[in-house]
Amino acid sequence: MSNKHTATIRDIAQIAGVTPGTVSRALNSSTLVKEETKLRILKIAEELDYSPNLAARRLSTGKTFAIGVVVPFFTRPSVSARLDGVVSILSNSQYDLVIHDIASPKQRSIGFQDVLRPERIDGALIISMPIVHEDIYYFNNSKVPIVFIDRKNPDLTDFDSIIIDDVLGGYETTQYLIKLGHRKIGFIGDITEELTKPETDIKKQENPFMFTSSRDRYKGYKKALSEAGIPISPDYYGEGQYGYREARELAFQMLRIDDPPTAIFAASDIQAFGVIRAARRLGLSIPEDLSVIGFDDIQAAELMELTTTRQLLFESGRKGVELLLQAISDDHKEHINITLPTELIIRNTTAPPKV
Amino acid sequence: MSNKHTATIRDIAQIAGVTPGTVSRALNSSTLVKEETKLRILKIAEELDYSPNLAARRLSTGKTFAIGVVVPFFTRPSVSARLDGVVSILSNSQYDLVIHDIASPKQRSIGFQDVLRPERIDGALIISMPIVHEDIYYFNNSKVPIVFIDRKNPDLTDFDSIIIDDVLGGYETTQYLIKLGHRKIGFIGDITEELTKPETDIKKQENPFMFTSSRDRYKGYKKALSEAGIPISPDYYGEGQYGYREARELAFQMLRIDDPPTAIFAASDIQAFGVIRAARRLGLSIPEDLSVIGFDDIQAAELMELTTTRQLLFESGRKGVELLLQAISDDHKEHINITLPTELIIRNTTAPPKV
DNA sequence: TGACATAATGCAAACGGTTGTAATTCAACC
DNA sequence: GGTTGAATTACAACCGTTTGCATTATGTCA
Repeated sequence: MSNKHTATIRDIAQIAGVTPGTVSRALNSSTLVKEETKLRILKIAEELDYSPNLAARRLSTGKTFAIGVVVPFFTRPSVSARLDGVVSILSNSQYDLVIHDIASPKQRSIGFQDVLRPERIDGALIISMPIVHEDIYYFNNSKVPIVFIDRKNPDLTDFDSIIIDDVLGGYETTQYLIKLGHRKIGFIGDITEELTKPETDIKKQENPFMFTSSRDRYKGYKKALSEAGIPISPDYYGEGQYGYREARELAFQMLRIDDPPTAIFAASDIQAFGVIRAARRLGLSIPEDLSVIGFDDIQAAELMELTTTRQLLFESGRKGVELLLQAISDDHKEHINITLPTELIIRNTTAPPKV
Repeated sequence: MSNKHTATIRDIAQIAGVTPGTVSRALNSSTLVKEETKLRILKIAEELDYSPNLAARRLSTGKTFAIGVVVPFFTRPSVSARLDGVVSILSNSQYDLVIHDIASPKQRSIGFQDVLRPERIDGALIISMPIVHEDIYYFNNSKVPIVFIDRKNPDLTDFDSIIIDDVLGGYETTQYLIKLGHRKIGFIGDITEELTKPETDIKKQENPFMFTSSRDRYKGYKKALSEAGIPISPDYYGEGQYGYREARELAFQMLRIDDPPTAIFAASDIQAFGVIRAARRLGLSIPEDLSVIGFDDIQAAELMELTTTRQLLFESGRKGVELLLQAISDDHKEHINITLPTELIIRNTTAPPKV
């Protein structure tokens, strides 16, 4: 039923009575080949169930027809929603999507320099990755175009990127709670990740902060409070590792102080879920006793009926990869930074405070 | 700072004063090269920041060093949890992971024959894909090894696969509800997907059912009820498209009949969330008025405190890719079907029925 | 010390495409 | 009918590795 080896361009050439070069041109719909022979070749290719050997084409053209996507844990719903947008575009293109999950610090150190190579990919999409100073060296020296989605470092404006205005988002989210009548508003966010890399201690000094979205959202929070004349209390601030459980414990503590907040703004939906859990454990009902608001609007937010500030996750992936494909074809052009809008989605975890 | 082109094996050879062949052997830690020269070559390679050109290596060896993963919507939490397991293994190997999202029927028709090619991948992992009869033709003719994770079709025992015993899972899940004292137990599951492919109507006749996990879990449900002497009522059965909203509507209807169930077994966690939502909307409190139990134990299940039957999603990905790597190296061997265990996880959405 | 086994390296073909350039065909025109 | 230029096609090098085989260097033993 099947031949020993898959058909090559030479097999087709022999049958068609032409040379491999002509077959190649015919297959790539070059105008340099007569319509008649092109059809003949195409027909033979079809019959032979021919499909071009990617490795050979890659070697020959110097293009890889692959784009690399670097993500941290892609089980995070926000990350996988972004990936979904990337896939939606890429599955209709000739590009392969190769995934690199750089989660552990060990992978990370060899990660970027290993991935950003023209022998491997034509372009890279870096999604929601915390970036340390020494990474930037590799980015600057990258031979392939890079697009950042949810860029975590303000120093990287030299690259294309898709971001949101986290400060504004945090500001508007907090404003909504204030408008509801809350004045005791807690904030629970995630800490700057400390990647332990002893050999770069010095470099780290230059860039001591790895800016996270959480931090920016907190800035917006403070701005909103200030404008409303509400003092900012350290008692109403909780910071820990990213995650459901961590946020739960932080909220648990915050809700047990003497004068607990009547509303909590969590830096992400996942963390908001932790807050909800803690509140329930303390017998508080939501939203009557405590308003909770998140950020992202991941799928589960709808399930939990969580009020949250939506960001266009899917869209960010779509736009990001479009930018990248463009950067791959155009040689030189200006770098583009697209800021996607956010939107408040009101569900059932927020209400005016009890009087 | 950087050379015009990335260093090749020839550059190294020239500097080291040897031939490319020797460099190749040195780099691949062949024993055929003297320790001394090997070290010298390695050092030069390091200095030149050499990294092998994958395309060339692929063309030369005939191996692609890539494995293809075919998934439907990978935003589904259960799918992405499985993928996570795959990645955990692959990121420590020399294999690239290329993702193919075959969701729409259009992509599907060209999908498998396009993907399962030795020029593209060394092996394929097919995860949670509904399979129609005509797909099987491509699987049987595949030149690359295939491993199914969460295989959806009983005809595919000729391939390696990682599955769970859905009948048993459904059985035990239902048994738990019975043990709690429930006798009015509803089931909400998802329907056999109808892939509209007019040209294959005839073939479809031969295999009219596309078996889904949901169906098997329902079998287990029926078995448990029968053994307990509980009659099976069509009023307590709901079937619709997979999804949160669909399940919510089904549950909404089921809970409004004259003698509604006191417990509902949903075929997946996502669907269980829909049931919970419907119950809340009807003013029923959980678990007092209604017990709800799911299946899968996705991350959100913990957040929702959902009682559910856990399957080892991450593990399925891990084991699946291990099987595949093995199949790629061993030429011939028996096909392996691994059945992973399930486990009841009791949280807060189940309780004895009110008396 | 010469013969011989063995270790180390060189040589060159192959993998399957692409593409610049040369060669051929063909039609049109004078 | 020969000339010319455009349209086709052939030719051959090249992309960067790997690998079987030939060759040379090294060491062993009688």
